[in-house]
Amino acid sequence: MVENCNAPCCVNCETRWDNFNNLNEDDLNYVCENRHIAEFQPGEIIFKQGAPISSAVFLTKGIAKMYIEGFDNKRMIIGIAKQNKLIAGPGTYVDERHHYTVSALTDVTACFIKMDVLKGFVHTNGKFAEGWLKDISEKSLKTFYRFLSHTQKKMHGRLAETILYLADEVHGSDQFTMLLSRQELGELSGMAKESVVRILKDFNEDKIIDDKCPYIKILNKDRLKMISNMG
Amino acid sequence: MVENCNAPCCVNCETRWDNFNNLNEDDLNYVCENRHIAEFQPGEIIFKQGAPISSAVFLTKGIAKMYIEGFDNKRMIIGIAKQNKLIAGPGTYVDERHHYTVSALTDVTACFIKMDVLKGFVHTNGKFAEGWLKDISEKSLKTFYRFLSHTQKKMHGRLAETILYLADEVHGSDQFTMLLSRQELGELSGMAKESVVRILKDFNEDKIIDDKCPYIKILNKDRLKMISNMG
DNA sequence: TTTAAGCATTGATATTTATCAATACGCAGG
DNA sequence: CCTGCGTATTGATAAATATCAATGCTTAAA
Repeated sequence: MVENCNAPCCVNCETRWDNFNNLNEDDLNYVCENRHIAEFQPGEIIFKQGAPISSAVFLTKGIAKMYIEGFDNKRMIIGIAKQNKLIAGPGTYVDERHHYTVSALTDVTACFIKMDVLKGFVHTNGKFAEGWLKDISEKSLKTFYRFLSHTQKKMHGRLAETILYLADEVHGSDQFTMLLSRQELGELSGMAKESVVRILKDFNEDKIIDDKCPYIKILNKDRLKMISNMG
Repeated sequence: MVENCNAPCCVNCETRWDNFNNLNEDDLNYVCENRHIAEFQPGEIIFKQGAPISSAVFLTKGIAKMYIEGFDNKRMIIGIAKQNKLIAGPGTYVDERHHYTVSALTDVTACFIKMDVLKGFVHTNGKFAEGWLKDISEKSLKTFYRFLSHTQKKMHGRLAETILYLADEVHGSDQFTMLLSRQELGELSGMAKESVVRILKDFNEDKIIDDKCPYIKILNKDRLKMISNMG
């Protein structure tokens, strides 16, 4: 982890949290003063499940995986963190503990902002409070639907969904470098790593994707969507 | 559904939302004026997935099931609604639509409060906003852990967890009338109804529970907890 | 260049879980 | 008291999925 104190101010930040649009320039400068920036290398832990939440975390560069360490040392990856999003999770207003671990998948620059500062705005700025409610609600809904799909879809559907998630929500492209191992893909889609391998092979043979080691390309997105929807 | 306009005011309501403690008497009277009370019989739908959210809903009497209607007409029961809790879900600040259906399990009295009224308090009352954030966060966390257990636990663990949930969180007693059918227990714990039957039989034979048709009694709670924890 | 470590792949097998079909049970209406 | 209907139960079977073991592949350190 490397400190870096020469980052531009939040006022003009391109990668800041959407909800910061509800703050004025003075507010943003105040945020800036209570901020702390650090860099991480792939594999490094940004924060750890169970640790107290002192700061809100935002990524300004790179992506990270968020995972719960569950029973039996099994992990469940709940999503990929990226810029413009608050990464601090639902513990903030419950027990002030992180409920999942976040670790860098690429080189990551992360911005830590004292949680007390953000909590303060909730008291004085209704729009900001509303924005935060909206933020949590959206995440909650997403968790919901991932839950539903895990409960009701079979493996092919879940993996198709995961590939679409990576393409659409994480990389914004149908062709990207796969940063997750088979093990991690399994943790994200709820199956054993061997199952991931076999299903990717199926998708390859059916020319739905082209999976050449570190690169993956979606060849037949409609088909992939159909598989995802039908389970 | 039966209307009932002679209910006591929110100011002294015993079953009101915890977050109403952050409102003063004037606020509460205002809430009261924008309220609407109705009664439901078992099986009746209180609100429906996909319908627009115009009001926040609270139960003042009885319990109800909240379920998502998913792929293939399969249902996932996400929890049992009861008093003191906001039942309106995460759609409020996202798309103003209900994302699940709620239907009465017992005779239910429900209180509908115009959502605009509550949203208004968020702008003017920081404590109230914070309370709402806390409310959503808690629910979100619960969904999280249910998700985790569905992904990682096997059927016995999931059903044990469900029985503990019903005892501790819904009925507040280790002995209660089972209001859910085997089908519904399956929808709540993510398995086929036949599997519910078989596992309940196992638990009965092992003297962990005593399941006499409409009544159920936990005989060995430690054991049940262990099964729930170990998966 | 060799070696070791970790990840990916594959096949065989075991486990878990759902589905199907048949029957039993309980209860409301005639 | 019978009848029908929905739910519960049970057993047999099939499908889905995990686990285990062996092997190959890639890469980084010695």
